[in-house]
Amino acid sequence: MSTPVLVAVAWPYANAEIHVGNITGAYLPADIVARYHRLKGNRVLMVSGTDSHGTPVTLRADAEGKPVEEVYKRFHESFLDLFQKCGLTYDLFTTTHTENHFKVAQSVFLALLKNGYLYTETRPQWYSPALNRFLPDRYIEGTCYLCGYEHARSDQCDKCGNVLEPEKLLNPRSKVDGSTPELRETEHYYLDLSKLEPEVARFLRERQHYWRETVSRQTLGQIESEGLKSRPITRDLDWGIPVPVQGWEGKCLYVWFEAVIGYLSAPVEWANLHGLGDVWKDWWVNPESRTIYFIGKDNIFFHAAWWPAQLLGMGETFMEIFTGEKGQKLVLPYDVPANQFMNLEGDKISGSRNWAVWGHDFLSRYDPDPLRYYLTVNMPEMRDTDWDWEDFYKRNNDELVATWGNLANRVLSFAVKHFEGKVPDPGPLTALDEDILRRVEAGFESVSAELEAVHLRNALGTAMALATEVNRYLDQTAPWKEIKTDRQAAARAIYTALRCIDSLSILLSPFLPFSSEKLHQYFGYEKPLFGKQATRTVQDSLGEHTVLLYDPDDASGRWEPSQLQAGQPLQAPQPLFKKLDASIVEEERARLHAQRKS
RNA sequence: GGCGAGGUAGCUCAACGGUGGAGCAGUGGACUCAUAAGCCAUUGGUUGUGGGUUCGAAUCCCACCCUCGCCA
Repeated sequence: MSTPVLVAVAWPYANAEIHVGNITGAYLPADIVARYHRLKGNRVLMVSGTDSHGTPVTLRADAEGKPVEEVYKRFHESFLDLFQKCGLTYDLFTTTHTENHFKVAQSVFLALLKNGYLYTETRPQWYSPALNRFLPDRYIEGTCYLCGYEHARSDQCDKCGNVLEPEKLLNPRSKVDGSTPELRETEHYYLDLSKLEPEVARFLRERQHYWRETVSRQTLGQIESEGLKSRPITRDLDWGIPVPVQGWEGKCLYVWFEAVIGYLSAPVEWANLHGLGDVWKDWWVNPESRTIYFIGKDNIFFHAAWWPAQLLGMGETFMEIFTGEKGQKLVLPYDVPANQFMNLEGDKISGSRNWAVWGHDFLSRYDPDPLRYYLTVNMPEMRDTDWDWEDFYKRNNDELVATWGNLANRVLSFAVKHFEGKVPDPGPLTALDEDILRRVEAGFESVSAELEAVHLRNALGTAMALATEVNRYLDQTAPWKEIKTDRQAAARAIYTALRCIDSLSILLSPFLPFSSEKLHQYFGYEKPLFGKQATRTVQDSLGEHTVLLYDPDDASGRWEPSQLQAGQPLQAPQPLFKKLDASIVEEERARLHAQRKS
């Protein structure tokens, strides 16, 4: 039974590079789950893209004196490169700056408008004559009219904690260039979230029993105490998606409203790029489909309340507008397994202070699988965790290398050396052999259960515990002793251990795809476990953009126990992982402190 | 300020009303196929603080302290 699984991954914003906290927060868990479901034979679509619009990108472009397209594309290209190096197998990683996304987002807007969930309101907004544009409240500071604090944000004072009315701020100035802004009246569309509140609350309660408490309790708690309040969904900006209403030129859809629609537009683009027409409906209209959203805790309210509200508000109208079909609703989120945050050496990760382990920088010195291993065993699933170089070094050497890498290496080396480079013929198996095979093969159930629940640290821990059991089995059967007196007993033990390792390689492959792929080759299999990643440049009316794609054609991996046959030729193995020198701990810490800005 | 999450062995976590557990690190031992890895044994905790409920509390209640996120 093949289930459609939409793996919806947070869209990185185009004004910062990606660090290990971003990877463990959303991108890596998404990839692990996607790879697992592919091995299970489910129809996986993993999508995301660069969130390219909004004020921060335009201000950055202003500061650099460059076209805004150039700025977003620079980050976008960097993301594409990093994701390939990490083995993050997006079926499509695109951007919000595409003709397709514009069309889908505008259709969502029109569906909500038609269904009566949008209204307009005119309010004063800060305008910078110097920059010739409106500025969001957080870019304006001034003196608090309540406590006199001189560096209050226009919407809130950090000193006295009060929420401020922006137009009452004293001595306002732009945080961008220090110039004095003025208030101008401007009209915007608002999404009437209060109307949708009962439905959103029901949606959350229905899923509360299996969602993470950190997600459902926070969202429901907030709604119950303060209610869902309306939010503006348009902005005075020229970089973004135009509001599809006559007379609204010069205004764009607000990024909070528009970027999440990427989860819907990306499958549409994916289907178009593959010439598959409306097959995207398998994930978006089919009620059997599971849509799982991988995000960090800062994004919980967006994905657990506002995005469901948008989907509920659209009802069947989106499909009527977008494809002309009636009676078809989009599916609501199945799960939002948001992660907490990862800190770094005891301090909060901060891009602006350059206190971060950056993805590209890490991979210039280390391999991707040790990164994936450490980020998984230390994933902030329930609470914040800490990246600690000492811990990284130990877990690499004492767990990844010692328990798993060494197991594969010792058994394969022994087989190559003593059994002519082939899987030995075991003859009849003993109860001990059957027992270890059964235990490892039970992993296809137990690891599965943890993965389905998105308990990834437990899933990896369960698989690693099986590697320890195989090490124990080897100690009991001691083929290095038997080979001297009872060749058949040694053959039996090595065959059994090889079959266990072959199974473990599958169980670990969602977490450690690069080394499992290598191991798969050492076992003499011709086809790879997973497919290939590739980029492609796409033209549309907005220009061109590069996308990352996943080609599953050669993938042969199956979430099933090894069927290893005696006589299969083996390759002489190389160690799967590098043992690290203790000196890296101090080197990396010194590097961090040297790059840090105050 | 409001809404939430978390504070358990040196480290990372599990127990969510019934004698505080696991992995890693540490210590001791036998082995040698393997990246001096693996295996066996073992040290280690007034469960953030102070109260309360209970025959019994890490677990429930109250107050406080600390960390973190969200508040459109």
